[in-house]
Amino acid sequence: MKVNPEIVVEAGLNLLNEVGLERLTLRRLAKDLKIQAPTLYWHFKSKQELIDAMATLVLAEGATCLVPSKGAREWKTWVNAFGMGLRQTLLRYRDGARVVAGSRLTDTVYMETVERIGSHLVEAGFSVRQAVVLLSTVYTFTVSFVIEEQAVFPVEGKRSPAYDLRKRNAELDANKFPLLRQSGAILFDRFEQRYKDSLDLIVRGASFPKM
Amino acid sequence: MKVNPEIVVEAGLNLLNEVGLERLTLRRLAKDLKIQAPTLYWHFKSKQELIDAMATLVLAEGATCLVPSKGAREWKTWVNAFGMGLRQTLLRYRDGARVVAGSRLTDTVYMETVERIGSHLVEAGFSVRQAVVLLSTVYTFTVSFVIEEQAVFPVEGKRSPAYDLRKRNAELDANKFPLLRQSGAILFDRFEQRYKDSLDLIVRGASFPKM
DNA sequence: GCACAACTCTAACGTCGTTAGAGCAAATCT
DNA sequence: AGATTTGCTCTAACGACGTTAGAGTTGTGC
Repeated sequence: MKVNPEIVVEAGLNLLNEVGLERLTLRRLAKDLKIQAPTLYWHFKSKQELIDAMATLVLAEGATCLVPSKGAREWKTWVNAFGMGLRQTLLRYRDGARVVAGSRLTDTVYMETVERIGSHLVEAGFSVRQAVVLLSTVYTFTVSFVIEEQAVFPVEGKRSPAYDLRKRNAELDANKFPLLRQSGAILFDRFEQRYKDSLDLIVRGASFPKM
Repeated sequence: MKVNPEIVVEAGLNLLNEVGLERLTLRRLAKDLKIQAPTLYWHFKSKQELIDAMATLVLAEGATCLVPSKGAREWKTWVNAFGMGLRQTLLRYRDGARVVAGSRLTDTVYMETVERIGSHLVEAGFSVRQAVVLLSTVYTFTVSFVIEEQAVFPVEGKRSPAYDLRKRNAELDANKFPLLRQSGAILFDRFEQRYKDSLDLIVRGASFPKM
């Protein structure tokens, strides 16, 4: 059976969801495709190039979710949609955030959306620099946030045993670290709520002029 | 010559600065220490555990830089010092941010500093949750920001050829992506300025109550 | 029916983290 | 002092990985 780059990328994302980035192996992927591993090099010149293509597809699939559904005009709505949508997009695949973080995009579907959001911000009165700083802050923060989130929940709803809250607190001296002990419940649980709070923080920061 | 964990970690960080995380190999590290690679397993039970120790040392070394020098009282000064100091700390070693991002700390020197900053915020009127959200936002953003920064400048001042601004712009259609073309100069140059702007954004966000 | 391109295969290389288990010196015990 | 244990090192090798070289195979256009 013949294979092409699109099929490989799709199989790659399926395998990613099954086993995670660490165990995503060319030999394993080849087996799923019923070919031999070196054959993949006909379609991609390196594993990294394949992963770049996977990352590109992840973002392209999510691109439509990054923009407010209706014809919202408020810039805050746009930035919020960008952040929330990006997080959802990354969460859709196991290790999605790590895949995207380490890759360079190979096409422009995702970029078109970002351009659109940016131009909306400029129309709303932001300077180009302000818009770029705001969006890059949201992007950078979100990717990193989801990397953490997916370390704690490798697959949605299933907490990794490495992040046991009670174990963590047992190791922290209650007298020395009263705040850090309380922070465990905030940092490693109810990620969506904390993400919203953080995103809000950033959006609020963009609402006020420098002082 | 005998070796102990501290010496190994120190040699690990030296090697990191020489060759970067990707080429940080147990065999290579062992050669520097004039021992054989498997001997390292007497001191650390895995490569990850060694890297955890390296990350812990990086943060411990930087811990003193995360707090304002004089007896500053303004909470903004504290958050700013945390962000700026953390960035400087991560920049001190090649791939420092990636090392820290993928690791779990093995001692509490760094945590003491964070506890101190947090308690200062609480004294300044923040709720515990607000303080944790603010500091975690700064931390998460900073680590991710520096990962990008170190991808562009693997060693300070030396730009990676993979991030050539002109090449990037040549690939971007000027009609389709007017903003993205301008953003290149903002995103991939003068990182310190952009970091300050982003940090400012976050701090400003924490200055105003929710609406 | 032949040439050429597109795609796949087998075989293997070099490197990596890691394990098993033997050696050996200094410290400790009897 | 001799025996034993502990701390640290070694050699040898395993299994897995990304990747390369180069030889088949299949299909298409002339």
